[in-house]
Amino acid sequence: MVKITDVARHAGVSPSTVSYALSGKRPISEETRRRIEDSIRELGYRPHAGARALASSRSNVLALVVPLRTGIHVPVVMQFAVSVVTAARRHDHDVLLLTQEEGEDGLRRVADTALVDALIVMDVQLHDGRLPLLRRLDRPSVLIGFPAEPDGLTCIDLDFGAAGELCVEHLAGLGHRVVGLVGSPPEVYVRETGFAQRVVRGFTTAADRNGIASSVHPCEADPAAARQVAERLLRERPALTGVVVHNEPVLEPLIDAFEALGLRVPQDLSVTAICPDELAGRVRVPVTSVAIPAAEVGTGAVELLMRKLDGTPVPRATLLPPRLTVRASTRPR
Amino acid sequence: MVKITDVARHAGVSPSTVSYALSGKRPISEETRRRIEDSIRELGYRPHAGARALASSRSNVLALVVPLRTGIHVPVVMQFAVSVVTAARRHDHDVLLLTQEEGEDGLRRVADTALVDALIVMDVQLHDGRLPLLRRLDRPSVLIGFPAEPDGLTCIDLDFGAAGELCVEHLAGLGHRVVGLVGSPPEVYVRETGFAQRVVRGFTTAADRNGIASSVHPCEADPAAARQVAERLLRERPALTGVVVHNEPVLEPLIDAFEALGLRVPQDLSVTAICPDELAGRVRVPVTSVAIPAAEVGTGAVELLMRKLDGTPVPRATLLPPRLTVRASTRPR
DNA sequence: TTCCCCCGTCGAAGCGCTTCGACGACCCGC
DNA sequence: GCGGGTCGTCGAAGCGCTTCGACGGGGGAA
Repeated sequence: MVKITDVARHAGVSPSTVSYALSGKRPISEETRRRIEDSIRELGYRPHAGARALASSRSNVLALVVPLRTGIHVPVVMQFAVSVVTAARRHDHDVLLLTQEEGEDGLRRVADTALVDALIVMDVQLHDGRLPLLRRLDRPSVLIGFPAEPDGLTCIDLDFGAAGELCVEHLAGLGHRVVGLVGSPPEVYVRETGFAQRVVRGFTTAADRNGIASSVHPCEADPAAARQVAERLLRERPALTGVVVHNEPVLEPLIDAFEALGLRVPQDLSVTAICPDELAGRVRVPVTSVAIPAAEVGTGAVELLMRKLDGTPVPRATLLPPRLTVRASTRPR
Repeated sequence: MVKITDVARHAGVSPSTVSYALSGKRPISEETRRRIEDSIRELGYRPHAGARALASSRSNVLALVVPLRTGIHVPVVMQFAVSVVTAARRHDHDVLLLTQEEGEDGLRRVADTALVDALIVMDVQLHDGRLPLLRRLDRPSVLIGFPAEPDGLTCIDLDFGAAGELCVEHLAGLGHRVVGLVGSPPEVYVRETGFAQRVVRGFTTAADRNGIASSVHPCEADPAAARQVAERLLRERPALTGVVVHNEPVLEPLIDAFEALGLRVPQDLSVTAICPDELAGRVRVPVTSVAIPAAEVGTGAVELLMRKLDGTPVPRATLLPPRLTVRASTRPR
């Protein structure tokens, strides 16, 4: 293994000079820097991560806690993860993958052993057991999602409340007066997952504001459940002309179910969804949707963390504004 | 931060004794060990990962390279990742997440900086550019998937060839004489992804062996493509009564397409798939399938790596035998 | 010309842990 | 009762890097 002293000798300087040339923390003359860079290249030098971490008390690794639970859409999780890794690399950091299963112990472990410099936690619940720990930890963290009490924490997410509102406003603007929300599986609400509840609140608020009749229906993530919900919705609200879907796996089955019940989309029924653009575009009837900007959220989380790591103050809350893309599934009533 | 010298002082022993008590690399008396453990608990001691890595030249971190490419099924990737993390934790290791995007440089970086002790590489191509590097690296690695030239490497995967055969044998056993394979998107074959080609080979071999007429059809991962493939299959092989599907996203659309063309499953057409059990079970017509044992593969990869890390020899190739579960989508002709 | 300061570099200390060799104490067999 | 082993513990040396203080030399201001 080639080490910093080898490089120093080869370049005819001291190890500290090599270190400063690498980190830029002290000025180094153009000429010396070039000699050092040449030596590094020639010898194939790579600083030892452990030694670096020990000496600098910075590991240049971020922890990412991903959820495993049912009721969350796996591809979206993956998009988050990939964007976090990519963004972290741009800041010369790596990403350690933790599963929620490890829980608080996992967070404490990687933080206390100085394995990571900072943490990103996904799928935060309204009353998440990890919050006190995260507040107490001496390492910065960013939550993807909003708990009930975000004081002392840094959070980022799509503004799901506004997303729910935006869907309703779109339908209201098209003249629809009776709308339904097909939501996530019941357990997601039971767990008090913030984003799901926020959609409901936004949906209801906007419906009330527009004098629109509305109802909310959690739905399991399978086609049979979709059919049931569709039937029930029509039974309870025969005048229904608009639906907001916040449940990726049932989006297509639900449209199928409505068509099977004689409601064509969009002629008889307008459908909007809150889901990844990619999904909305590949449904049989491309769906007007509010995108879940997984990549932006992931990147944003990393940026926030980096600023916290170098002491810059950051906003407590970052709510990404929803963006609605009109596709083929909605039309005026 | 509480360090090993603090623990040593508190327990009235030397730091090395604490270290040996922790690692078990030298015998420590019952009584001393207990005092040390008490001190550790009382002081909340956590060894510093960097220091440990530096002194022991073991970071206790594994790298996991996940694919990003199109044509691979994201939930399966996630299952791999989670099972790798879980298995790694059982061996007191953590997992660093790398994206394929970083390519060889990423592998080299984490290996050369001693950030990780070993590597797991997913989605290996038949002629993967990373192979020479992996052979040369001084850190052990395990591939998930089989390249054309696996010499000097350790590989593990489902035996996709046997899986393809098994599907055909099942159909043959039910009396089917004309079968088709609906495969992965064309780009997957163009990339020469081993597992996809192996399925084709197994499928063809078994069909020939049984004197069955067969044809192979790559298929894009969207419903429209599924419909086209279904039509084409029926046009070219009007006598078709069996289909093997190796393409998760089109499994359900394909069945829909066949039914729309007047072929009921399983009355007129038997369908088998190679896909996660979870998917096979939740299709409208539960599909007879060979499972993709993502969790076993992930766990197996970690076990192999652990054995390599402590110098135990391991088999070059680990092929997990396919297991077929009969569900509602196949019946005798 | 003198003084001061800054630029560029060096040496040494130390980050917190593991590991090697050494060393008493104790037990066994003869 | 003595040599040889083993068991349990200690001290010290390092692992490879960063960082702090120091210092020589050169340029600018006075």
